[in-house]
Amino acid sequence: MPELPEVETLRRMLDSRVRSRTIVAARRSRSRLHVSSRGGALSALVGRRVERVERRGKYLIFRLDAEHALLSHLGMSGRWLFFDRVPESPMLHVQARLEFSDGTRLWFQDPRRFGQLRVLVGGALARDASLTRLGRDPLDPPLTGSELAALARGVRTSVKVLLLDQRRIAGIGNIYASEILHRARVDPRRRSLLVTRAQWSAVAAEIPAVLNEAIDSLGTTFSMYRTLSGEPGGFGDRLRVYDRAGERCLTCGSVIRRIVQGQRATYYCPHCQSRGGSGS
DNA sequence: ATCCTATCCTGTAGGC
DNA sequence: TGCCTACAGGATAGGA
Repeated sequence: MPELPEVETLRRMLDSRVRSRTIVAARRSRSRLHVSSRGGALSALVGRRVERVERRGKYLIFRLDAEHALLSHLGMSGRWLFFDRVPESPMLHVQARLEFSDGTRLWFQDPRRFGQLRVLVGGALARDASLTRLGRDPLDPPLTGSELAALARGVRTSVKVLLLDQRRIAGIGNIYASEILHRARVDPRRRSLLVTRAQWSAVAAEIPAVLNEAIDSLGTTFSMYRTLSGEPGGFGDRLRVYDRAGERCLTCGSVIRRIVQGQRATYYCPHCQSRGGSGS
């Protein structure tokens, strides 16, 4: 579900909601959260104050004090939800519950349990393999064409698969990869080795453009994603190709295609995103 | 090293 | 209506 814009939206809302709040209770509600066992017990959070909430790629980091942090990844279906009091109707798939000293609550819900939640103590945050593996954030500072070309050097996979590689650029997921390539008019099947300098520049320019536009809309709600307050994101209306197979391209009227690359769906316009097409 | 595949899990949409 | 299958925004281990 969540890519950089959704995670950044959550980060901003979480930061304004829970910064400076002190955790008085922290419990896992389910023993088997994916990859969760690598971290310490949630009870280590009790009595600590949230200093700020950060993001790296698609990961959220709740900074507590110099020694303690809570690392969270939403996987495909994770949500953070904030409540002034315990909700009246029971909720399914709540994996963890935090309570603050003023009675407010922060719950982590994750039906598919691909999400991650772990408490990192001491140097564990700096050493965490899933964070050290990450490539650079495409927004800060905005990625440039020459940088992207350098990142792609020696890569033999398609440009779509490259954009999803978190070790090179951290934060782009399946929806925005298709959207970025459509706006840049680059064929997603194109081998990275064969992408021209001008095309890398076009892709690099669209990456921050699309991601920032999506952040402004509070992300894309395809089905599961919700903001901290439970609202859907607004970028779904702005999608030009994702999940639009069989529909018309808004630019040229051609029929949008769906293909599979690396076991994931890719959507593209065969006319706008072809070498000789109206693209570059 | 790099690439590719299978896998983790539940919910939902669509065909029959 | 119900049953069945395919698919879903992700990361990662392990084999080639």
